[in-house]
Amino acid sequence: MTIATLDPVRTDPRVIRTRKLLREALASLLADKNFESISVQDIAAEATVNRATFYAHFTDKFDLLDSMIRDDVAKHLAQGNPLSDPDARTLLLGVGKNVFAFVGTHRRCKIDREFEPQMQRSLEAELKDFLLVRFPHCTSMVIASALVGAAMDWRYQSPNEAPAPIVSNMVDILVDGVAQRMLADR
Amino acid sequence: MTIATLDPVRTDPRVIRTRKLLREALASLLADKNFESISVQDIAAEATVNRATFYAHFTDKFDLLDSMIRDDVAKHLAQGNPLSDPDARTLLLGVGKNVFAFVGTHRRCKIDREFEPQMQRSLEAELKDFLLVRFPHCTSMVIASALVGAAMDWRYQSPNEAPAPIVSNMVDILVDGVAQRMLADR
DNA sequence: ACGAAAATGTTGCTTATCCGACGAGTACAC
DNA sequence: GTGTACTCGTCGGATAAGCAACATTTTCGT
Repeated sequence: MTIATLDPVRTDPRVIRTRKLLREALASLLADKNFESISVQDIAAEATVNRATFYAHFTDKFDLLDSMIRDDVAKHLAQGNPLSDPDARTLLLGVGKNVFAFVGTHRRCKIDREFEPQMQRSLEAELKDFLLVRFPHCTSMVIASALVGAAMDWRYQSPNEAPAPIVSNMVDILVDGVAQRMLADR
Repeated sequence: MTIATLDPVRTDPRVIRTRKLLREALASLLADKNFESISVQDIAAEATVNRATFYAHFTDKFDLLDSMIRDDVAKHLAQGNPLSDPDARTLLLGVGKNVFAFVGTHRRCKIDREFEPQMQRSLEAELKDFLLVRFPHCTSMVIASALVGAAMDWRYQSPNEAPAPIVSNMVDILVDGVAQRMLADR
């Protein structure tokens, strides 16, 4: 159906460019409009891309939002290459810091009952994939959910609080929990 | 031959986008390379545009440079809408200020024996067209050549000197000259 | 509750871009 | 001289993007 389903096409410069334009357009619109009030037409117009072309790449605006968030968060997660740290504790501290940093950059977006859950979902999904190279599937899931949940909570409950102590607390709990799980698994 | 020769095509979003990408790519490359050492391949790669597509729009890199300069200068010339001023003297002061401002922004470009003359040519051509709505053809030519010549001279002879007095002097001469010409023409 | 206006997906056809390849020209090393 | 490694223009065929139009659905004012 869509262009994206074929394989070699993912590397076509036109495809890459179009998707980039659409992601950037949505990000730009989100700066002064809430997600709910943004239409596919708005996005296509902002990206100077035909509306039909939008549907060739994404099923709807939620699909695009997911792509945008994951693309964005992937960059943040790689900062400082935290996964390379052999110690689980400092590793998670690094990852947590990046997660909070990412959420912090999106604080400017309008509070939106559609946007928040989508962001959380996408963020969790990407983080889970990110952690998979170091942790088993189920463990990655737990860590991702916990960190993202905490960050989202921080985002609009106590945005003025310093993130570092929160992350530290989370990591304490996670490290213990994961250690237990490791023991139980063997 | 090239796509650009057809008429309705000029409004095709793909065409607009491709040309924009190519202009911006050249501008970007000029920041740390001199024009002479920039190849068409470099430009196409920087713009993420196929090399063949480059040739569909521009005959060579000089053609692109011309387009880039004219596009850029057109924006600067419109600043403050100087043409709307009824008085020829203040009008020219406004235009001259914009010309010097434009040249000033391109001072960062590497000095280059190919780049300078091309820039002067394109700048003159665009300025002449710009002036045509208020002055006859020949008068526009004189004013354009004079202002651009002065600005280019200032650019690499005495870049630290304040532009305003230079412009003022130029305009004095031009206004007198044009007035004489106006009298002679009738 | 109803009609107008706008957004949504989808389609067939056109067109610009991509890609790989080609011969020709240029520079430089050996 | 010969080979290597560039860049340059140009070509034909494949494909993504543009466009106009369509029937639905959603939104919204009154």
